[in-house]
Amino acid sequence: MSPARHWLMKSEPDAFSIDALKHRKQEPWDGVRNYQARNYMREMRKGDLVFFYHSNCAEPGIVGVAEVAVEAYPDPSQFDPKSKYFDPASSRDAPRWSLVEVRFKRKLKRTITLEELKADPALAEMPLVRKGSRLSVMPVAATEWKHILTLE
DNA sequence: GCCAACGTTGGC
DNA sequence: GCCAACGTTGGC
Repeated sequence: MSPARHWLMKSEPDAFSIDALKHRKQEPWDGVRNYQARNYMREMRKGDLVFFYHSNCAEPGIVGVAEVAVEAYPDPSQFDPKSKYFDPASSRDAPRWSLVEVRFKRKLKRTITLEELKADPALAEMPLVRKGSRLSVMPVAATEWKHILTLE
């Protein structure tokens, strides 16, 4: 069994915010349609910790902590013609897209902003802060995880 | 709202 | 297999 890993997942607060996760407690992370992000989700193990990141909003940054509650399984929305995430190229025999379910842990005391994360030399290797990176699910090194929490 | 950067698609 | 066109992401 591999050791627990840490992750970061982006969400647009207008679509699904940390408060929405707090309210719903646990949620299937559907709609990921990028292979690299999907592959990372497939590596996630129950109990792994996740930074919840707000993207495409006034103050982008890390806003909370969640944990992996259910490991990867096929994302049902890919089979639903009425869903905006419908993928006609996917089939139930060979599902293309996966999701994990995440459970709310806590909100951070404050938003750790993208601006701060970018300015921090200890975090320069994170895909998050690299120019042009649009990856919405990424691993976070244990040292980065700890360092980010000291910023709270 | 703009637009740079990126990933995917499809013609050839 | 190349690459132009297109759609999307996400900071600003």
